[in-house]
Amino acid sequence: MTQPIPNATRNTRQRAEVLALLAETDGFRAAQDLHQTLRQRGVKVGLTTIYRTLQLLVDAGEVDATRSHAGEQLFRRCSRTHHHHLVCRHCGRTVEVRGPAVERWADKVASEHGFTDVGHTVEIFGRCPDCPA
Amino acid sequence: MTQPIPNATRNTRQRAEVLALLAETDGFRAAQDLHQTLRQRGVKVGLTTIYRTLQLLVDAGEVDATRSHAGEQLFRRCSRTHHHHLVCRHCGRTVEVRGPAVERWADKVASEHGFTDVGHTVEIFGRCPDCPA
DNA sequence: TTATATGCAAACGCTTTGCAGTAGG
DNA sequence: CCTACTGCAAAGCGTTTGCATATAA
Repeated sequence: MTQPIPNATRNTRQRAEVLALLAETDGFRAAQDLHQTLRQRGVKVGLTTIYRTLQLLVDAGEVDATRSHAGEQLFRRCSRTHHHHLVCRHCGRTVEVRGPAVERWADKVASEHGFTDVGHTVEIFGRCPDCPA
Repeated sequence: MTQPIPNATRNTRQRAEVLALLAETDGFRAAQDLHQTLRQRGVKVGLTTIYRTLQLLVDAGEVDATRSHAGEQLFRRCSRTHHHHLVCRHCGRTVEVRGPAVERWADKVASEHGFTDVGHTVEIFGRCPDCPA
């Protein structure tokens, strides 16, 4: 199974489900998305509980959170190999890109300022070749 | 004065005001923030109009948009020297950082994929020195 | 047993939309 | 004059909160 949530005083079925689902996934996922997936699998978990569990995980540093372009909050388990996105401003097309240089730069900048437990998000946007001006 | 909005068919007082305010500012600003500033200056512009004008500017490629950690949409005039943020996950403290290396990397990655009119956002997060685990 | 977790429903904050009135060209 | 723009009010959408109920320990 998965690890219990560090700060949790009780380990419930619902929390285990959320944690297990996050463990399956590499990238960022929206809370509502996680909820829907669990429902589809017949797992009964309230949306509220998912939000609360995710918040707990973020506070515990187990999960990183960002915002999607559309405004949803996105969550991902920490310490996964991750990628960034190159997004077309016009058609929304998305390309996954990797950048070891940025990862290193981010860690360096953060530690220069005394920050620890460092994560980062990068998004590059522009006009893709299929969307002429 | 400022340039008219490229796609606009009419140039109104309200649009000029929004554009002028954006021109004054270097960083990202929330729509509501722009609205409040204009109201404080005695300029009468509806919040709706601000949102619609900003959307127009984004479509025209005059303005870049991101999301704040809190979920607000943030806007900034393009082609400004800009910085990125190093944010403490716990207390919210923010440090402005600059990274020529990232700027170059982003442009390179984008052009390798045929993207033009490239912009990017970067956010580094972690635990700041004043927030011990 | 009892404090914590759950889940519904209602509240919230930001953003978008419908529509009648206003004004640029 | 005519169509685009404005702005209010209301709807939309993701997220959070209040509160009664269920449950882990």
